[in-house]
Amino acid sequence: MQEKLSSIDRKILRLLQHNADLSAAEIAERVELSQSPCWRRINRMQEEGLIERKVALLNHKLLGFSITVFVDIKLSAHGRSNLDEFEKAIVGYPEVLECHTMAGSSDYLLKVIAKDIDSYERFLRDHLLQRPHVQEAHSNIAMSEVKRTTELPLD
Amino acid sequence: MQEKLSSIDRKILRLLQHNADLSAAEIAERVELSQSPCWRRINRMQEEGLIERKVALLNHKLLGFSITVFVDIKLSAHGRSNLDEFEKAIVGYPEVLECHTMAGSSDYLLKVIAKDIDSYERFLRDHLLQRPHVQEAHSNIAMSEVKRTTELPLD
DNA sequence: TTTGAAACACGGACCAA
DNA sequence: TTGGTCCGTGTTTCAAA
Repeated sequence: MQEKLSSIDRKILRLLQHNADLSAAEIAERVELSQSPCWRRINRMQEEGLIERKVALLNHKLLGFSITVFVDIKLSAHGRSNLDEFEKAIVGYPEVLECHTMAGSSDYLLKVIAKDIDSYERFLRDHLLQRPHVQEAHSNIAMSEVKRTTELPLD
Repeated sequence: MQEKLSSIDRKILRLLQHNADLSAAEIAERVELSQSPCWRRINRMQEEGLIERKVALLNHKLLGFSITVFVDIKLSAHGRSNLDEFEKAIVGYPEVLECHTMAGSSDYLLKVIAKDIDSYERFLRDHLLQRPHVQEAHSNIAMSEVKRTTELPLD
């Protein structure tokens, strides 16, 4: 699974995951390479899937999303033999930004974003808790954000 | 805090948060606008901070990050009167991708990424638990990812 | 690795509704 | 104020040396 990355490739990735607006030329300069070979490396890493995509990150607050909720979900024994149905539904909810399967007491951890507590509760009551086999759902409400990044630590 | 967004602006944001490689011209086409006015809107939204930045998202697995850990942290009463010191340290750790202050029993929820359990435990023991005033730290290990997106639901 | 040419994107000036 | 057209400049992409 792990790739052997040259130190130049790592530098390129570090730059791009911080600012995807950098042109191939700017990156080339910073990694002390010339334009074309640098461009080829970026391209290769995109084709290999190392670079999954480039996206714009939006400001939660300015768009009115004031809370993030981490929800621990436990399924009934029966539900656990039929995870696909639950997972498909989860992937389809745009308010669910992340869903992880967990080792330990919960089955899933969801990260859900909402405009306010009321709209979160509506989502919980009308959608999440309506899924069959959901036995427990504990909502942990995040009030403020100390840090948020998508940058992986590339040593 | 909330902005009044036109439906065109929302469309543009929806496109850009899905794929930041789209040129102003391509976006213009999709939102039925011509190039310049579309470009101006994008620019405006960047200046307003609605669009925070553009980044490349990298593939965790291919880079060898096999686990994500959600850590609940409780500080001692004394530590709670001095949160800044803790938060500054947290922001400086590249393996901590997110840190939220929580309503409820924990003080912080951290999302930490690591190559394997061993390297996570080293980080926990040698860094996190070394911070003064950390009273409890519960690690919840995520095993697989059902969903991960940075796209906000813009209705 | 460098050069260069064709295609394309950016961002300004300016006009119309 | 918001949209549209035109166009010079710079950037990207990719082939050929």
